[in-house]
Amino acid sequence: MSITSDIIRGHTEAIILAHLLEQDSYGYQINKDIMKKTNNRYELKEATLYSAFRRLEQSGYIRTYWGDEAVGARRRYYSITEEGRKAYASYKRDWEEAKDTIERLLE
Amino acid sequence: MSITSDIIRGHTEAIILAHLLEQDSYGYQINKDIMKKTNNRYELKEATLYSAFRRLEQSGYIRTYWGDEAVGARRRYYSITEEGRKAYASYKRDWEEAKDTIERLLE
DNA sequence: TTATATACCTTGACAGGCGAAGTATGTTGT
DNA sequence: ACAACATACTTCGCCTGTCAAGGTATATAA
Repeated sequence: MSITSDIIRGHTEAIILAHLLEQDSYGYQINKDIMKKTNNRYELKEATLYSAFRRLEQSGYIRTYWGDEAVGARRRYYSITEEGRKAYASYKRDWEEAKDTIERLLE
Repeated sequence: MSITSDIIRGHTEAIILAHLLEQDSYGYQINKDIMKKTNNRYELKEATLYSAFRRLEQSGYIRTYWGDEAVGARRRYYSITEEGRKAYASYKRDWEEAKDTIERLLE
């Protein structure tokens, strides 16, 4: 894990939405996927993840439902809403612009 | 101004150090330069700027001295230290890595 | 039966960004 | 002459996202 909290700040929601664009998923799985995708260079902390879920749900960007696992621990699944897709697109644009800006300022 | 506080968070110090690599400068000027460099898309807020100066000074990354203006308001100049140059290089590497990571996660 | 993996949740502290307000000097417009 | 604005620095206190620490519950492997 090398990416700092301050750099990741503000990207958590976009990262989660990006994941849910592919398919519905649940907290634990999303976390694993992120670690795998980044070769363990970044791990979303659980508290951070769940507080982001709350915000996303409150904003109407995701919906939630309980999985019907016959065995194992219960899973709370999340799915992205139409509003969520729009929000993702917006976050993505913000990122592209911010990236260019930061790039220019750090040179 | 479109870049959000949360996205910029963690980059303020690196941005300031990048500026001071070119030449000694003072708060007001640095702020103007940043706005110009980004075509007014980003403005460091004064309170943010000055609190970053405090941190940078405490870390030994910058040194400060008063300008000897015959006219006009006094100016507090800042210059980057050797430690500061190292810190800048480190921030830069962090950014490159974080950029790739975020890029991968947002796709 | 102990440990480990899966899976979710809450609380409180912390730190950086920033709105708002204040101080002081110099210039420009009417 | 006086207001308005630009230059220039500073402090206070709030807000918000991250995270350490702790907790709950189920299933499986040693």
